[in-house]
Amino acid sequence: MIVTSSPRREARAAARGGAVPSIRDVAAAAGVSHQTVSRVLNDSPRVSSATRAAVLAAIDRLGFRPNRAARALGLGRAHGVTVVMSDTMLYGYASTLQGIEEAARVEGMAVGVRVVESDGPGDVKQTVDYVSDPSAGAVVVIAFDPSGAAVLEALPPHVPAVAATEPAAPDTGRVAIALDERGAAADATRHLLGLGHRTVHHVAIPSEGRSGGRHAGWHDALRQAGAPVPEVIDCGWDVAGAYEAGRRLLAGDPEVTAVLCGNDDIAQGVRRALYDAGRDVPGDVSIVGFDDIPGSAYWTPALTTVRMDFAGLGKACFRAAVAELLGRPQPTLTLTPPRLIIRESTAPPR
Amino acid sequence: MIVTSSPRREARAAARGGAVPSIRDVAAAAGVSHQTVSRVLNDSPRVSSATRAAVLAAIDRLGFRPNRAARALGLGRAHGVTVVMSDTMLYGYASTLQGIEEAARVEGMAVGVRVVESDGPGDVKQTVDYVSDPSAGAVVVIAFDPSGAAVLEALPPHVPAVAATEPAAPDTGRVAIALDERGAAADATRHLLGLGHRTVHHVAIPSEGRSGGRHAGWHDALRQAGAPVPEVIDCGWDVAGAYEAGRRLLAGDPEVTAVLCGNDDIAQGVRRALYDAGRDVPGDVSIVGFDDIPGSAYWTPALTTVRMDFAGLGKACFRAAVAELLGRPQPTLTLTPPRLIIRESTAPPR
DNA sequence: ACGGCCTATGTGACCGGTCACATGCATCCC
DNA sequence: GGGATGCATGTGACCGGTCACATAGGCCGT
Repeated sequence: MIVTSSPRREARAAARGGAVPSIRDVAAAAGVSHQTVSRVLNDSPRVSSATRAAVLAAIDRLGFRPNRAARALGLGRAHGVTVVMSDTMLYGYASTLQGIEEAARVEGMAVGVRVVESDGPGDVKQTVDYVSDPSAGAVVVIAFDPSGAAVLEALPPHVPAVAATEPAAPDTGRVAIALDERGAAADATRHLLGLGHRTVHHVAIPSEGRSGGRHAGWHDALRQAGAPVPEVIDCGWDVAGAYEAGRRLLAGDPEVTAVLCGNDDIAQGVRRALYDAGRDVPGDVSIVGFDDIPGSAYWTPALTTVRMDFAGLGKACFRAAVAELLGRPQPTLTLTPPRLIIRESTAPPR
Repeated sequence: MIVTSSPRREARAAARGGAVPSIRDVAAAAGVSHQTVSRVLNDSPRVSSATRAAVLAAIDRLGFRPNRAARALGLGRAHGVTVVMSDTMLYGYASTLQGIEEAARVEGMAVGVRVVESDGPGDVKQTVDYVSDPSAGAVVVIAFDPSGAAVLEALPPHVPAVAATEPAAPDTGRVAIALDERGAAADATRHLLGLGHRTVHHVAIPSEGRSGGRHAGWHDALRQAGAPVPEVIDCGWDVAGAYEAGRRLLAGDPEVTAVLCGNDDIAQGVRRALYDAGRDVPGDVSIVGFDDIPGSAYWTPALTTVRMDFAGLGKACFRAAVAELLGRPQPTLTLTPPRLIIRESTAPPR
């Protein structure tokens, strides 16, 4: 391991010594002014092709890379994106982040990450402060849950931001992009009803307001079919909580034959609770998950679930965020709609 | 003292939709110079407590937040961390990122993410360019795999960086932090041998060099016990590949009774392959995973696996990266060692 | 031929912090 | 008492980009 005595000094010295060339070094090498180099960097049309070629050659020769911090400072705001999310591990969040990162990387833009703890409201304020800094660039709030929504609401109007939300999220005056979870949940519920189940229970993830997304779609389908609407079982994000929820579900209604789970992790916990209670899936109880996490096709039984294009959502959010950042009109987006993937965990009731 | 503020700047600030105060505004409000404000911000001891209080009051009153881009520009390098990783979804990577982010957030530092595609070497160069920019701050390379290692090697010496690696990664002259995967794999293998299995097969993830980490520990334990060393089955990161690997495993040696899987996702695929071949787990075949991903305790059967403290690894990497960034001596770290969690997927052979 | 206009390019200020150095004043030691 | 020392603080340059505005030609119309 090597510990340098003063990297700060070195960075400066290196910059002065020419190891890290600046726009002015390039200008000198190309025999033009620094402003012309800046124009070339920004694809300004007001540069003759001969000059442009000379500048590009100098850039290449010196190995020049524009300094993002200086750019952000001069521009007033960074040309990048910061993602605000309450969790980096959950599939939906991680997957959306992946989509954003990939789209940003293609454009050569920086991506920052900021987690907002769902616990205290104090963290919401800190997060808002954090992304209010111009070097955060545009902000994408993954607002699948209350703390994300709180950040979105508390964000000063002058911060360019968009949200990946639930379909029924309250209007904050921001661009909000959502997958059709409601329709997908209705599809999944109809699939179960169509198999002959009298009704479908629902174990809900915390993200859901009572009126939005997965919960609403489930409710829609039951009402539309005239099926009884059982009480919703709430649980947290973790599988342990889902296991407990599964036990509560069985305790509350031993007659249960079909369950729509808020996501695949929930399905995993519920499935184990059913197993421990001696119920076969799908023989005794059918379960449907949500998200199609990797591996759900290899469970025993393989999980019937709803495939969600979170990566596509992330990509769309990135584009929208950049449009906000640059003050351009919002692009028209096409999202891959969620799709029910029928596998082994659903069957007609016994 | 008189502080003149340029009308243009005011216009800009107004256009931006809210007066964003700068260090000079704070200075004027507190009746001190901008440099004194800077000293307060950086906890310089050379400020009298009365002045400090006045400045802090002004900061609070104006709602001042230092501009990270300006700071990075003046300092020569950003006071933040960029994480380079080849995947954001895999548990080990995502978990390490989470640890880094949390530690950074506590310190109020920015976190950036950069994915390096494992496909082409072109992306390695682009990634190196990206993090060479001073505004990337310090770099943490999650080098669990070849492309991460390639980035680490290609990184110019003047970029402050540390690596989260495999234990046996080649020395790059950088600070490298690793969990004891080798010892843990040996423990897991011994657990299986101790149950009475004649030998243990291994389905390996791509990350592993033949001489490092999980593979090496498995090999150690087999040799030490004088057990035969079966051929390693290689597979990719995804569960589908693991399923295929499981089938190959069975085809190659129908007598298999114990399998150490490269990680829990692999275990999932292998378990399904065993299931489809009519083998009971753990009745016919015992399997051990690696990582203890959330939910593995709720599989059927619950998975015996090795719990890895990736979040702790991330935290340690963050601290080491900051030490590199500031030119401070490396802190001494204590990592939670991996631990074998025995659950239902392992049992004595029939 | 000359003013007007457009294009290509240059000049200097500016963004908001930090750095290096200067200054004012109190303390201290011989 | 005077110079050396130390502390609290101020001044101006600087980081590397961008912005606003100036300027030098070329082409045009009258």
